[in-house]
Amino acid sequence: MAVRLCDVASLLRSGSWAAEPWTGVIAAMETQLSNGPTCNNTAHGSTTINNCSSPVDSGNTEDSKTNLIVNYLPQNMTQEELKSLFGSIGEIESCKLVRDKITGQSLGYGFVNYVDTKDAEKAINTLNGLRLQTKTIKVSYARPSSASIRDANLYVSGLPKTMTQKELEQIFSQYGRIITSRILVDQVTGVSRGVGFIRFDKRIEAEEAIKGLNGQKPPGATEPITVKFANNPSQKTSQAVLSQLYHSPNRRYPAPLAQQAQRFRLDNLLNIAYGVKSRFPPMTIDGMTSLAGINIPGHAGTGWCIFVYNLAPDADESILWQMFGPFGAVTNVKVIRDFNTNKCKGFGFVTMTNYDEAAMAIASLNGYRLGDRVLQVSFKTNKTHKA
DNA sequence: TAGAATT
Repeated sequence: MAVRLCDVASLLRSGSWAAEPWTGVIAAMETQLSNGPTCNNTAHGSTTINNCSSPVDSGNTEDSKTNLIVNYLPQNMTQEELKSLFGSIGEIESCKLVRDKITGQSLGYGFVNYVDTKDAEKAINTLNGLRLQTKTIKVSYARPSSASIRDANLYVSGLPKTMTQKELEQIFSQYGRIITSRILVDQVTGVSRGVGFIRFDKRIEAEEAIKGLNGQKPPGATEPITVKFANNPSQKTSQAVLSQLYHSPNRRYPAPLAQQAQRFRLDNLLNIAYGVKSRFPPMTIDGMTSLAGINIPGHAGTGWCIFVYNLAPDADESILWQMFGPFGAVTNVKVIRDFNTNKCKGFGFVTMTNYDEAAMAIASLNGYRLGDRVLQVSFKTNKTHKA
């Protein structure tokens, strides 16, 4: 049930088009919708073989049962979006996206503290494994913060290419409780690259594992493995950014060009696939809507509002996150409910940040069969609910 | 020989 991510955003980024690039998204989404959250996680240049380490079990009954840590968030996801996503489960006491202190960049993880322990448990059961863009998020109980759990991540190299994640864990588990493990694999072939990571619960456990395993040969292996503390990726990011700011002030804004190229490619794709031209020049949509009085379907000033029709009475926000999240940045979802019965009135709204991603979601999800219903998905018009 | 896991 591997979900090889063929999502549209990553295809746009790579420029490698299939005839129908969104079929991968739909296939992955259907796997998720029918079987619950998945546990595969794809990152730049590497794939996690397995990342399922029973998030409901915090390993300590003394821990807080309301405070969650959320890992593998998309780089561009904001704290507000995090709050919106987890707020769809229940009342949130506090929510924080952790950012690099220097650059302000998201470090890809955050914390959500619920008022009610039941909502925290529901969030784990509902949102752990949710696909958002190229990521599969992990939701688990946060351990009490302390110095003893910091810097407990190990980098392991020289692993036999045949070694599985389970075998890797078996070797290291004698030194303490493993929080996460991963073996990096080649994106194309899926073959192990012979390197991986082991995160222990405690720093001291990691230290003991280095002492016991660095330079040792695993059972049946011909070469010894190297075990050392992993570098901190956030430090690398800071250094890279600062270096770039210092050395090349004229290259500080590379993103818009990439986005422009991406928009043209999407526009071409929609033209090829549907024989339609975008109604608005892709380059100027954002600028146009900043002008007062100009009215573009679906555009609410802070994003693109999408109308989703023919939802079932028991539909909730999580289904909208699951359907639209894989296509790109979603800032808000809302199911419209009857005031008295609290049942869905058959429709809802999704707000997405980027036109391209919203357009691809609509093109892919309009006509999508959800249960025994066929959904109608379009940009919101001004006749209906204001999101 | 390189992941955004403790606010």
